[in-house]
Amino acid sequence: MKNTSASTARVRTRDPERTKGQILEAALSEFAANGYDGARVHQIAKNAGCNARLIYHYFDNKERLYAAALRKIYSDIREREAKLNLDSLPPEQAVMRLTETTFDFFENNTAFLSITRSENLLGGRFISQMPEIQKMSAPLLDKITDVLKRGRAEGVFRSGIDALQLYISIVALSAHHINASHTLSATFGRDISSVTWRQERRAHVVEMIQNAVTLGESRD
Amino acid sequence: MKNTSASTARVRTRDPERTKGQILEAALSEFAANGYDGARVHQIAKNAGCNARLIYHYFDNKERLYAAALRKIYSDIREREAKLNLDSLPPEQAVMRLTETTFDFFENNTAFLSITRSENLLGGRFISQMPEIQKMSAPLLDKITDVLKRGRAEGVFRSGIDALQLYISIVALSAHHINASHTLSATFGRDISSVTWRQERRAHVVEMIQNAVTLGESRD
DNA sequence: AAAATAATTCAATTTTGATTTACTTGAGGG
DNA sequence: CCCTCAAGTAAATCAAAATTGAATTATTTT
Repeated sequence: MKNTSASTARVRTRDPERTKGQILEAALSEFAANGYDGARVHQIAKNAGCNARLIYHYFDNKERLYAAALRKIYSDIREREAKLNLDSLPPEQAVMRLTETTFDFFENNTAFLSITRSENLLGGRFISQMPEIQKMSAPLLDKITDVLKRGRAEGVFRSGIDALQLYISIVALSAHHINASHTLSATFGRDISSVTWRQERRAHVVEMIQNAVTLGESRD
Repeated sequence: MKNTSASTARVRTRDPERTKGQILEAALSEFAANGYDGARVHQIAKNAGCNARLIYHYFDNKERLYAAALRKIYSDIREREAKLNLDSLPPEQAVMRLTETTFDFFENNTAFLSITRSENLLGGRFISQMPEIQKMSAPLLDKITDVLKRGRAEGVFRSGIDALQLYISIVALSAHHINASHTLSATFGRDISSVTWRQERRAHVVEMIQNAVTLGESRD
């Protein structure tokens, strides 16, 4: 039901910040669920509980609304990664933690993958105009580079591992079964989204990353 | 009135098969480039060098045309995999070959990833109605299972590796940087599509899969 | 408390894109 | 040769969706 379901339901107290926030939230899930072209401005308005005209009032047009949503998901994920404090962990644990956190993040924040998928379909039209995103992401790569260096110095990691390659692999292994859950399920006749399958996947991914990074286990 | 006989009257010799094929080709690249919602029927017609009306003549509507394109890319990839003959190779080589072939396939057949991406965005609406695709894919999984079993028997592979997990990992590692090339490039400020980066990626992926499958190298 | 400003609504308008109608033309069988 | 049918074309239709105009209220300012 609506907020004030009685006949006097109309008294929408004015609150631009809240409205703006609600629009962005609604936009996020609409774009995530349907992609840019599939998203409907009116549906976003409906889910935000406001009039479609307001979207234009606050965000000018569909494109800028989408850009705002895109910016938001990136600031969300980088913020979360910043909290990881990889520096303070021993290298092996740091890598494990990054892997597990990334895996869990994608599982719990489906909007991120959905929207980046949409953005890639658009050929990166919007993200390529947002230099701030690259600025947000540089620190992460530095941290990973550092962890790898430490691990190598301690003699527990293989040499010659590139930080970007590793991070992309972590993301790839954690994301692909979500990105492609429908085609994979249909192709192999198994329910890729089931909880137990996902748990198995998690273990498999963590193990793979560990094997990729550490020296062979029977090594001293 | 509508007789265009002026200037260069187009003498399009009639050939239904060719026309149909051209439409499907054009549809494939239009859907790949823009996704289902982003694709334009008129653009497909234009690229096929025919009138838009013919698309309806041969394929009824946009949805069925898309379904035809989807079916085609899957039959293409399975056909290629069938040629691999994994059975006749020693286990380690079989896995390597599958990995390399998959990696190269995605790089050279961008339509596959683009269209499955689109299909996943649609929530698998079309692929879930195509049982034939699952039937095409079962043999591959059996073959991988067999390779893993042989490797374990020969004492070169780890135990407890699931064929589906492994295949999904191979695909994930080979596909993600292509699927997400635009967002990754923008995020990390590196050209993910450059030839040299892709070569490095290939080596990294092959090594990762090898480490995942074989026992630690310093093991006897 | 009136004026100014910003938020919000309702109802167009405009655009776009899939689909259809109505027609023309080529090719093959009788 | 002509008749028929499928192949092909041009242009209209129709519906969905984005966007906007103009009026209406709430909030803030003076």
